[in-house]
Amino acid sequence: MRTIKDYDDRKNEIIDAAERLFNAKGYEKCTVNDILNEVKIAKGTFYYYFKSKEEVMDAIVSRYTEIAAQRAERVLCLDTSPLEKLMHAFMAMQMKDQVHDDMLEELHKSDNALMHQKTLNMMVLSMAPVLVKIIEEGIEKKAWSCRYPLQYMQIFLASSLTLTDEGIFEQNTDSQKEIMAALISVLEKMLNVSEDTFMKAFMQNFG
Amino acid sequence: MRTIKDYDDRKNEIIDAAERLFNAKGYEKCTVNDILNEVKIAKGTFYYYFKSKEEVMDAIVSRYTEIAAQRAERVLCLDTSPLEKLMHAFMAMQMKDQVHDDMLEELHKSDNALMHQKTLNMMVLSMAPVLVKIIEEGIEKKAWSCRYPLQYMQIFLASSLTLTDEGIFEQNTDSQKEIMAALISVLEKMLNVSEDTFMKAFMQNFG
DNA sequence: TCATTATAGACCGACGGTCGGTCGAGAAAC
DNA sequence: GTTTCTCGACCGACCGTCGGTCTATAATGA
Repeated sequence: MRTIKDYDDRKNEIIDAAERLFNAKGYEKCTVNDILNEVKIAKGTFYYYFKSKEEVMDAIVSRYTEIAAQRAERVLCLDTSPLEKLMHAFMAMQMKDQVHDDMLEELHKSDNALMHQKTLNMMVLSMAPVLVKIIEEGIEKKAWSCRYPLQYMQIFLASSLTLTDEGIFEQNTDSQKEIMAALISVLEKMLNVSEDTFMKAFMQNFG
Repeated sequence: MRTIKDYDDRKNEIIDAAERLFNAKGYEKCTVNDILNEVKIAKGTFYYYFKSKEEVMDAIVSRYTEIAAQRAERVLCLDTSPLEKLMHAFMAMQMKDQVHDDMLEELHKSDNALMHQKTLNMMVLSMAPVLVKIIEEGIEKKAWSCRYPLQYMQIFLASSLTLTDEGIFEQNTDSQKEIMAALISVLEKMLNVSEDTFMKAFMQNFG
């Protein structure tokens, strides 16, 4: 019955299970007991590691955004053009990891609002500074110019994370594409490069 | 003990009380019983009018965004320049009505996530089309031009509503101003008008 | 008088969180 | 080498709260 594990291992075990369950059933619908059953531990053990259910979510969100920021940070040392770095940095945060294993997902909209908000918040806070570094490098190299680097990146991140989140706006593929095109266009304007410069580069790499 | 009221009156009474309480204590922390005490009704009465606590929130959000959209719509018939209409339309949605009567407010961040998300969602859906009309009028009158009217407005709305919401990002007055300036600057770029055109108009009216 | 509508509040089950206590590995004492 | 002690990991019964249900009944009106 009783299995003793290393502190960090056990803690990660709980975080992993919670992440799986939150993604599968939604934060609100997932109970602490669900997590206990998954990890095979008792109530007390759970609350030995976390002081609340919300604290587990915070741990998940932190881990998620830290990984994204680290990946983006690594792009900085790459030996490529600022534009390519920018694109790679954006790719770094698009890790819709979790296997979409369940069809219930559609219904979660209001069961994950808090998680979405926290993720958005952390993502903007941790990614914006990294993006700003890339923007500034591009300015030095005369690739582009930019009046409000930090604020523009915050605006870009906030709007793209919000509008491309299926959990918030249900949109068909076409309107998703239109939003993407508009977002790229806004980025071009923010950096004062001529129209479609980024769009072309984007299509070559991924289109 | 038993007071009978008109159906709509009673329903609005509940919505009003809930709105006050949700703003004061936060949605999660506000219990149905709190609402009952405020309105002086019994559980059964509440559930006679609403099938869930969340449904009351939906009613609040709907009423809120409908009023905002109506106000904005009314701006359309005004006899002013497209730029002024645009500014008035933005003002129309900035109704931070509720008196900030409590100091607990600071803590609510995570107690209102769902409400914020729903409001953002409805706001974008209902305001964007109205703004697009103004944009198109401006295009006709050669005040500006615009490549993706609807998408740009969605981007603008999503980012401004997210970044200026104190509940999500705690920012001091200075960074709030910087964000505002950057948002206005983005709008200028979206509509291809020269730098600071809107900023100047904005400062004249409100600065 | 009878049906419909509105109100009431006791009650329920589920859930997040608490609390007192158990277990066992290893350090310390003898 | 054995006993004692400490301490961190773990357990699960229990509790209070909360959203939601159910049934009774008062008021209305046809």
